[in-house]
Amino acid sequence: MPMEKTFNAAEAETRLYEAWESAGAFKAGANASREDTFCIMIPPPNVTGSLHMGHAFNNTLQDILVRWHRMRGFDTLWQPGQDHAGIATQMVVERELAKDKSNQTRREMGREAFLAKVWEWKGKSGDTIINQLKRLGASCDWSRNAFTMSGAPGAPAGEEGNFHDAVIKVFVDLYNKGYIYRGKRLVNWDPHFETAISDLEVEQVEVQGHMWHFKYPLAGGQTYEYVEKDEDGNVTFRETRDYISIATTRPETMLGDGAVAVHPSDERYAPIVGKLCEIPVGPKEHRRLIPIITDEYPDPTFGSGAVKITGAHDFNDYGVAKRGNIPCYRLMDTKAQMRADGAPYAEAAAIAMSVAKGERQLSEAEVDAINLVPDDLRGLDRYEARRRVIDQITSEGLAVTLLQKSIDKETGAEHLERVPFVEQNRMMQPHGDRSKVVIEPMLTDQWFVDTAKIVEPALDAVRKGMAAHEAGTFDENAGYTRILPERDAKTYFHWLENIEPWCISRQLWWGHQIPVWYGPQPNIQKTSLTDVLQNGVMFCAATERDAERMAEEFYRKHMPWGPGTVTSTDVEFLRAGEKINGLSQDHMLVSGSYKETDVLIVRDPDVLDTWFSSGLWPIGTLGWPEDTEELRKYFPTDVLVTGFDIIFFWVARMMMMQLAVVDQVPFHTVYVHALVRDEKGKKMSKSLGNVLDPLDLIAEYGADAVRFTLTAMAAMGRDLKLSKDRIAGYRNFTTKLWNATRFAEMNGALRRDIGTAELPQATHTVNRWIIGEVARARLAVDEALSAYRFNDAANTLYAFVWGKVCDWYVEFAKPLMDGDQAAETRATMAWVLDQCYVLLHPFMPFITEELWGQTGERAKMLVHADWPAYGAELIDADADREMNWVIGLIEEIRSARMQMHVPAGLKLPIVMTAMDDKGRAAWAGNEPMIARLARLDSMTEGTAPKGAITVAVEGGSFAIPLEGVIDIAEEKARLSKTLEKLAKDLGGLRGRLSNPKFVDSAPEEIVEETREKLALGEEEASKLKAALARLSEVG
RNA sequence: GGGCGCGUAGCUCAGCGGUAGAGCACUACGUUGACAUCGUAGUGGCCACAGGUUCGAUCCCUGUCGCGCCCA
Repeated sequence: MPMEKTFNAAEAETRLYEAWESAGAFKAGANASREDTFCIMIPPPNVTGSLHMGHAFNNTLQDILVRWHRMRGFDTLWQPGQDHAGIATQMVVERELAKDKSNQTRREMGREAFLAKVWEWKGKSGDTIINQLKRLGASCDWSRNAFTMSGAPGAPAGEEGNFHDAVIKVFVDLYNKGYIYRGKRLVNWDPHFETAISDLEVEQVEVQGHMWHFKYPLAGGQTYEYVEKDEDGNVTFRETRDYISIATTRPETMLGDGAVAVHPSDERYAPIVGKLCEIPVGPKEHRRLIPIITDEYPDPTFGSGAVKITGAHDFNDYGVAKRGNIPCYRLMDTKAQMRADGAPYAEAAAIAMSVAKGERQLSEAEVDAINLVPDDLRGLDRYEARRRVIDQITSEGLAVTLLQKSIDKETGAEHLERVPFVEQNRMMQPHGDRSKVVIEPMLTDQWFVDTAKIVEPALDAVRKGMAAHEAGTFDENAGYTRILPERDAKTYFHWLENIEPWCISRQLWWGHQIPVWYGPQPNIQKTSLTDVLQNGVMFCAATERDAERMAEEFYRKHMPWGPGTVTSTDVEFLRAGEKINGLSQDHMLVSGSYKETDVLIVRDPDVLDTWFSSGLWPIGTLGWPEDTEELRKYFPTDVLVTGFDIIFFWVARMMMMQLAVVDQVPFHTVYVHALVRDEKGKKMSKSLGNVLDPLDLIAEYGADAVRFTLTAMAAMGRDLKLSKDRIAGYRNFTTKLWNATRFAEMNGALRRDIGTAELPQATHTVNRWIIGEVARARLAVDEALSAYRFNDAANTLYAFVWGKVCDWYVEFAKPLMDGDQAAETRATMAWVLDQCYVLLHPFMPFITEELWGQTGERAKMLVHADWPAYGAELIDADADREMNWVIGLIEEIRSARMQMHVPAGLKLPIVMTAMDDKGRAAWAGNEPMIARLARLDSMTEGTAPKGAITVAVEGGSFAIPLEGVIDIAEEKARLSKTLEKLAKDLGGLRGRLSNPKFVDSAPEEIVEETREKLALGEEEASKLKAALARLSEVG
């Protein structure tokens, strides 16, 4: 059955992928023929994800490396899997719930039921991206598909992996080593999801902001001389003031101010440092006083130079507050609404007053319990509160004002009025990367990894890896890691050298719940759930049972009470009003005096940051903490292929965590690729509407074309701008290969016609030449891939298949299809095409597998075919030289004909006017090909007839009689132009050679090469000159 | 403000010490025994600018000017 006219990608891709899978072609170790292993961990896509261009790019590169190694007989594993993506997934499922008829919220249904919903959703929709990766051709071992939540409590059948065990074990180990701690810190709080997020999950967005200026009156109506001076110390402004002026972008946080700070060198405020001033908002009778302090943070040249310090709602202020022992009053709840809890304002303000006056010291927890939001603002949204605060201050006359001209609308009269001074300026505002809402710095209890303690090995490993890479002594098994391109190593160093503690707790339900239980402090009569969660004794253990045992031991030691037992429970349960052993939320335990009473410990309700678990991806997917065969075999893995945007999120953390946990680097090489942008260079985004969906492109052009485009454009470290034109171009390339195969089919030159896959013993130059070209391509591809130069590999193959095989070899072969060399040529062509399929397979797996299958009976599918080992020994220098001469001659004649407007169909005679032996031999061996491709009908030897055009080649020249056809002026122009160009080149060459310094200093071979070039050029020039001279005689 | 890059043909980009390449676009011609998703030929570049190192610089160094990205 003859081949179809074109490749039907849509039909073949599904069929071929199924064939690979059902043959187990991608299984770990499939096609292994040697000891060496090769392992890549897929960067786990979010379980909520669907394939975007970045995934397509990332996974194409991985697939190329994997298929290439598999064909070379490595014991190969491409480990796939997905990330449970805490926030993203919880968001998706909550959205589903909102659509649901029952209309139950997450909180209404409760934690357990909600988690069951998430798992249900995962079971339904979690495979989306896997199926999309299959369409791309990704050759992952899907039988090993991993999930970062596998094995977690509540996981349904089919999710029994042990990733959860790994995560919990690591948490417990790091906790015990003192690398994980809990503390009340200012964190980035996402009011939409009501959770803390890490610095990396915050996006700074520039927005139009406002800066208000307010007066904080001095306590007791005191006054001071406010003096401004210029650079030379001359007084430029002086007035008596009874206030200090403050600029702020967030008036609503004034309610939580703990101090006003000025720079120690700021003379303007020196007279009032140490005094108290009044926050100009809130009920008059309870206005709070706060101290004026000095700190290095305020910039005397910015605003008024005085800064209000709200430690609980600003990162800079928090630092000042810590240094100055200023209390941090939290003003907002988890939704970023003004707090409505706690004692009435009057009571809270009184306590704060006594603190400001130095009469009282409060513990952190006591400070946190104080709600300083005035009663009329409680429960308001932060922005509503801001409006009211501004109104209140302004109406009281405490806003700094400016004189402004205004025009009365009715009378048209101009008059001056005082308006509040509000500056408009662009400012950076933090937003949640998922929720897109403004982040609120919030003082809360969170868990942190003390990254400073584990960062050093991660830095060291890459320092060593980069040093070895640069020195050319890189060894994949030396226990270090290199990052390519080098630039990204710099980014990595820069971030790790300035690393901040990593906040790993999230106030979500979907995730690995923190394995810490809190029990009451001993020797307290009665306590509450809130108090236990904040101040309780911590028991960190891998299981509930272990935690109970630890607690039992602890309480027995600190408070021997006899028969009582420890029972663990969870926060939800207690909050729902349930009791265990008679103990409830408000009466959780009991001290030693209640000998018969049992103790309740309660588990931390928070879960871990998703990246904490994906940080363990390399070992977790291989079965750690169990000592599995795969772990021993494939770990450390080989290459990580990833985007630059997750160097911090993921790469750095994997490095730190693997080194901290198993004391080994997770991979020896990190290949960092750039971003796929649209054709204008814009980031693809849904809001811009410039997203190219890889699945649409695959449907339109085929997966091979999409893959090849991405690969060809993957110059290391540079963003790629994707356009459909480019993809269409590479789709055409697949068609080209298809049609070359069809030509071979029509001429009985397929593998199935030849009956062997052996390299033929070729005698004809054309065949020896193309065999050498195949070898050259194989060497170049291997070299490029070894250096992760994917674009070089792709472009080499493109140029080889199209530019050498299709453009020349197929054409040369046509006249050889009958005659003495027919059999040899058919065998060579079959072999060459086979090599094309093999070499292209990692890049374009579908069409090559299809052609492989259609062109012959094969022992193995192409996916498992042997990658060739031949090399320079197949390159025949003589054949090379001869064919390049032939190609050059054909091109010269074609060019000349075209410029002389010779009709394409017209066959011309040719006269050899001079030729050396090599030239004669080349002509003799290839005359039919030359005649065919240059459209010649006969060759004679002799002198150039009148009215002929001249074609000069190495070793001689030809004349093509064109009497009557030729336009002499035009031929003169053509020759002159060629000569001119040549003369320019020769001038340069002579210039260099006549420079004694060049001859002395330049390497011998360069000098020699220059001489040769000059000699050849001069010879050609003399022929051209002769031809010109002849034309002049005629014309 | 700090860090990392990039300015090469109309466009998108390779190249990175030996005198400039690809794809697309464009122009002309073309049913030559696979391919019009094609073929043949051609047009098009002071390799951002200015210095320096070198026998020689698009490539290395310094500065200037434009443009990105990341972190404050």
